Amino acid sequence: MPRSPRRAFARPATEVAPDLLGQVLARRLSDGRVLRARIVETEAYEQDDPASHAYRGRTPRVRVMFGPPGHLYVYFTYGMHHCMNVVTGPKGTGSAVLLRAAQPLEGMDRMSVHRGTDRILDLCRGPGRFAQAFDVDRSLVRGSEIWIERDPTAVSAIVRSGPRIGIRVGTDRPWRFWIDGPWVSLSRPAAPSPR
DNA sequence: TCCCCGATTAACT
DNA sequence: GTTAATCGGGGAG
Repeated sequence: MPRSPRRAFARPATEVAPDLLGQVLARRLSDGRVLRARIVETEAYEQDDPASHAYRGRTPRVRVMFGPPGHLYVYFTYGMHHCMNVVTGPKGTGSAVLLRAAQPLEGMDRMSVHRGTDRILDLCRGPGRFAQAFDVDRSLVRGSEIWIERDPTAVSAIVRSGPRIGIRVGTDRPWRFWIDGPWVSLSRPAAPSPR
């Protein structure tokens, strides 16, 4: 599958976030094994957005958000979790798209080791889980083998949107985007229909 | 330097 | 439904 070029992310996060749905995050591990997962849930964080880490300007932590688009901004939170973001907008703009959930496609056995569970549904369901499944933390630096692919055979799905999760401000902006299904965070496998 | 709290998760009742 | 785990960022002093 073709890699999405960096310029594909040189747009507002609110445009990139829904566009990323259905695209595939891929990573080559040090032993050559490749992990792949289809992105099904994202959130946009713009610079003039009180919920964004970039809202208070350029600090050491968020400097990569202000860098060139297409890079990965990884942050550490709650003392134990890492979250992955794709940097968006032109260089100098502090914006990014949080990768919240994905459908595992390839390398699930390895993801299970990283996650410490065999439950496929839980491998990449939630931003902390997604990053852990891909063994991504702040040691990932420029040049690491991680990229995004666009699957030309993918069928388009209906993109839903709503308020972002886990924030106290900026809740009026409906900048969470997802594709319905069991892989989205805060969802459980569909219960048997009563009919 | 101190202190609060977070773009979360898992394990509880 | 609630809450502990766990630590770095960044504002206040």
